[in-house]
Amino acid sequence: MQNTNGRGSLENNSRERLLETATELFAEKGYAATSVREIVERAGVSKPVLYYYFKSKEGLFYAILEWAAEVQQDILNEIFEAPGTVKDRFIFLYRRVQEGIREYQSLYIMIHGLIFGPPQGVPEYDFASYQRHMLDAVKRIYADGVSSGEIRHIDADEVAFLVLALLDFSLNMDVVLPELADPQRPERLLQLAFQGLNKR
Amino acid sequence: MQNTNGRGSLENNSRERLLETATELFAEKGYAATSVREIVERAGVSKPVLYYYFKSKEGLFYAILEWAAEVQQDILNEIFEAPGTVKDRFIFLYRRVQEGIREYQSLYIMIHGLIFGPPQGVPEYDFASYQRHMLDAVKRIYADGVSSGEIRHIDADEVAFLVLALLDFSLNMDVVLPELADPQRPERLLQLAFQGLNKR
DNA sequence: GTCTATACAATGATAGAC
DNA sequence: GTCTATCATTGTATAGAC
Repeated sequence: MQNTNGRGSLENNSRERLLETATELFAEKGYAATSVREIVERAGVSKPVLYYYFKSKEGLFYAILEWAAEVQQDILNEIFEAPGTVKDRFIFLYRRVQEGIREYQSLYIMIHGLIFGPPQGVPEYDFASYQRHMLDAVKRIYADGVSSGEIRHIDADEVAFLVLALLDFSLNMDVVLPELADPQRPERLLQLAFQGLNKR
Repeated sequence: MQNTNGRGSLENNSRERLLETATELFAEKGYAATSVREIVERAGVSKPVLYYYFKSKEGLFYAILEWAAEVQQDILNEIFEAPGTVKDRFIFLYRRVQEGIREYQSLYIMIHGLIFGPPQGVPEYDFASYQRHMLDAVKRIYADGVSSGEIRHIDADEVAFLVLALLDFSLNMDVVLPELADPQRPERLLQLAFQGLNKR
């Protein structure tokens, strides 16, 4: 009993294919610019299949968002358990997030587009929560470091913004200017931020 | 001879109103999700007026992009002429950009959405050029500071990424999480980056 | 330059057979 | 669960009068 999709198990079902295909298209072109016809064509199913599983284009959209929230939670839980100094843990956060993005590339691009791009006639949803969770994670790591006395005591919000800014901007630029893409950049920028730009 | 639009001169013409209205709508909802019907309705003109001045929805879109490129160039030219230390000039850049954004809010949000959001069935255009120009500006200021010996010699690309990351991320978050918005944040983050997070 | 009226393709969604 | 065929609506764009 073999299957043809190259993946491990027998999830050749239409529902999974629709989820993945729609995520790709929403990432590539955006929600409003993607038609259900395109989705079902690329997924190799007919239109009523989509409406059978998800009720509407919006329903499919929400199903993807739920999936994304789960993925983020799993990654953050891993990050919280990582040991080491604050800097070590920030670097682990960077690496783990980058790894997650490689694994769920379309999902990341789609969510990112929804957070920072225009609301494309998209239904109500608290997209900012993804960012809030990231800020909270950084603050939590930083708070641990302050209480253990290993790091300068600065406003936690400020540090969280700085640490996330370096990661987020680097990831953005990897997409916007691929010719400058560099997976090591976030760590180097963090190093720079720890040392400071001033002359010693 | 007075006019009713509150602005200085007699530019009550349909073309200007269409440009501004379309910019607002593209910023609010995105290109694909905005219909020409909505644009002309809010602008208070009829459909053929739009097609008369801009030939198509795309033509209107391109006209807005040209306008945006001019605005950015003007602001950057001002920034290049500002005097002071590198840090002074970075801060002036932050302030001048923030001022520009306040003045052309919809234009900024629209462009930003195009750079970082999904291509919403939008015609070909080198949106990344806006980011490239910003990076170049920061590098130029930094290079001046290095040659005058006032600042640590670090890879210019790295510094440019760091300086822009702080500004860009702060501006993003002002939009995404308005409850945390703070116009002073970019400067404080820059201060932090100059000093470094490490204990002295 | 600006209008009314309309052409015509594409959209999201469904009915009903299998 | 999945199909074919079709619906009502909305989309961009234009013709032709003024």
